[in-house]
Amino acid sequence: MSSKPRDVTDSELSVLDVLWEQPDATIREITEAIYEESSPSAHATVQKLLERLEAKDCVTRDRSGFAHRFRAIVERSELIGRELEAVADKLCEGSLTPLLLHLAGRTNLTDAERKQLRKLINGTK
Amino acid sequence: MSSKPRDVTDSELSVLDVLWEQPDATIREITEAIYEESSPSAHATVQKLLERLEAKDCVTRDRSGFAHRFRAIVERSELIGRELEAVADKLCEGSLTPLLLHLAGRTNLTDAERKQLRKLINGTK
DNA sequence: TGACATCTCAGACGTGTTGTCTGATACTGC
DNA sequence: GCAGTATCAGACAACACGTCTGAGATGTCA
Repeated sequence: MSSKPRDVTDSELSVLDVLWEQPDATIREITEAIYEESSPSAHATVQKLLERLEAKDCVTRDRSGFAHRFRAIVERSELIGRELEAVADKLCEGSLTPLLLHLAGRTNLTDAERKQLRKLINGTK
Repeated sequence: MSSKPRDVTDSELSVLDVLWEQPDATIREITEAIYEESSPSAHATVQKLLERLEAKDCVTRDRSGFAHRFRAIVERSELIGRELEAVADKLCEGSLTPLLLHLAGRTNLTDAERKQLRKLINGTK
């Protein structure tokens, strides 16, 4: 009965972007990757974003060293799945099928993607 | 360069649900459909929700009568499209294809839906 | 005409989220 | 010890959201 899993913010996502590229990064490394220069306040901002991402079960923290090291524990595809489920819950009574049909009519696919898609469809039999 | 079109709230959506069922409804009618009883404050709440939906270009208002009449100017499927685009912008650099592939692997389809989907895929050639 | 119901509109309010920033405190290495 | 860097706690403004109150306009009906 936990409350609705809160959604990842754009700023939080930029932190995750760095962690996906560079696992076990420190706050300083993440800050430099995002803000170019690492002012004290930018550093603190990233700290706060990481704190919130930890609360949202998106990153873990290795506290063994002086500077903590962070690691993403969600994949981008998992976030995509979460967001799609949120859309389905909100607008389609939880069913993903309408989303799939909606997208199928509006997406331009390459031949390779079309092939892959047909395979996926048949795989869910 | 208009600011990011903000997204429709759950409460706002419940108002839209009524308007999709019952076009040209008044605030009172909408309030009774949502809250059963129509207290002054519930009435005012719905008024505010409609005001915000109007600002979000989701409803129009007919001011000719004493009590204004409201009408939805977005379909549910359009909202689905907006939300999917938002997810794509946030997580897939704007491309809908990853969403489609993601859903295709996680959705249970009936034979009829599978058939419809194949048709849609081939139609986007 | 006057009383009353109902409408719209403007705005206040409490709460929660988000991004930013400051200050206190602890640890590291020279 | 000291300078540099770390964490941590918390303040802060801005905003969105749902709710609610009050003022004033407009309708109905005796």
